[in-house]
Amino acid sequence: MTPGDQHPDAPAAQPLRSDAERNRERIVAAARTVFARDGLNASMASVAREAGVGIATMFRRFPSKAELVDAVFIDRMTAYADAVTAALDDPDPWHGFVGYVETACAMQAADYGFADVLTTTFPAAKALEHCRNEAYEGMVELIGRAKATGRLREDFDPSDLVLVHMANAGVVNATGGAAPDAWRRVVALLIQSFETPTRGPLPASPEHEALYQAMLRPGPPGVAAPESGD
Amino acid sequence: MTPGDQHPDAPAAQPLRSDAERNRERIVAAARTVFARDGLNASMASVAREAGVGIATMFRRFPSKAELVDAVFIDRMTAYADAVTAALDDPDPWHGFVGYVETACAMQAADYGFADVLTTTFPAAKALEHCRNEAYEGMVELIGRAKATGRLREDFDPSDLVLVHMANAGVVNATGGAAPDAWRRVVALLIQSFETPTRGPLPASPEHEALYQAMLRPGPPGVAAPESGD
DNA sequence: TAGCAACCGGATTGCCCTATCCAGTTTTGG
DNA sequence: CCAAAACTGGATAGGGCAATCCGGTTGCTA
Repeated sequence: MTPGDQHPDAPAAQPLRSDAERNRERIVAAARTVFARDGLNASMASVAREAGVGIATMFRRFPSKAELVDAVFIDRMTAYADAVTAALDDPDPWHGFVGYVETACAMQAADYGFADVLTTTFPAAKALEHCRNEAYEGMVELIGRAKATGRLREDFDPSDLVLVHMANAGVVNATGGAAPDAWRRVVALLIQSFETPTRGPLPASPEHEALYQAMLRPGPPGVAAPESGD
Repeated sequence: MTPGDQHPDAPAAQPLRSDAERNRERIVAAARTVFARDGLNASMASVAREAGVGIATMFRRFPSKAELVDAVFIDRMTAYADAVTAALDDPDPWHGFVGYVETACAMQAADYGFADVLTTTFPAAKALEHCRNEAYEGMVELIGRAKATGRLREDFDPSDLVLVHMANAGVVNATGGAAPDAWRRVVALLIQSFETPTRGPLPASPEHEALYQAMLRPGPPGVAAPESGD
């Protein structure tokens, strides 16, 4: 790979041989399907099966699951970031905020894998994390504006959004296909709590560092980052 | 014990040989520890290891995980039911309701296994389900009274409690030991939404049947019931 | 079109889990 | 104290997953 520059999403670098590139795309497409259906717990092997490629091909192209996750969810994360942008464009910040939360949660409900992605952090997935951070910054801005209108409670913290996603993931994972809209009710309840007038104080938000640690959890989604990487 | 009657929790029936009974208790104790730490996903094998008994002994005593879950969590579930009773004794139903929700969620946070139990149903675990149903009935009563005071929103449905537990499980599972109190904030937000005056309508509750199906999910906790049994 | 590097994917290794079998051990009761 | 019944736990079969190895195949380029 040329030591120069390389876009996050441009394959660039060493152009793969045509058949390799074709397989790469088959894998990503298969992973999109499998992750959406089974969550990030899906095994690499099952993705390979779905893609119709050998296991080795899988690992050759994506030595760690984090890299596969990066490739698969970058577009979802982009859509997520776009939702923030759209919310910022709303003349009514509170309305934008509410719409954003609903949209983001709907994305979780529509894709089990993405639900995991939103509550987990993958230091190894560069493009993904970059996109997430961008979205996060927009969110902070959005929250600030919504507070300024006086409709979003003052003690709302950006980290609350993460908590909302965790709670939503819990509902979505538990209800699954059996009650596919149950999450809407919970999210609506949460949103109503976010609106002023505040009914009472809240327990403190978790420390940012603690929450980050929580999002690194190797547990459920089981996507251990490689040793450390660059 | 006379072969006639048998309490749900009395070993009764065919009194086990003393060493067998000892092992049974070791297994239950080990399972309590392991499930609390790892959730219901913990393998039977890991419980056997922790208990220091052979795998065969494990399966002889508890042919299915549901039976083990039944034995292990019956006391937690009893405590859960007691919390409802305590709440019903509160002269202020709304206060009782709030305290109950907080207590129940705290129990989830303190025991990953129980967190799973509260969002999953195990038809094979008789005593457990019996206890759960009892608690549920008390809850319906409690909710009715709380509504009567005018402080609990009219459109609150008993099934919302299940949703609360699912959401809470999501937060607890995601934050784990890293941010052990994060769930409190989410639960506080939900409770504030439950209090009147209502801020707006909510999406409909999931169908009871659908929610039951959701709680049967073979997925996460991975405790498939035996074929059918008695 | 020929040769070579890149690439493919099945086979394999190593680990963990569920579940059953059976030879050896322990408890119990006469 | 002895034998039968109850009980034990290692061994084992059968399945899944992560990850690596290697003989065969394919695309690329001269």
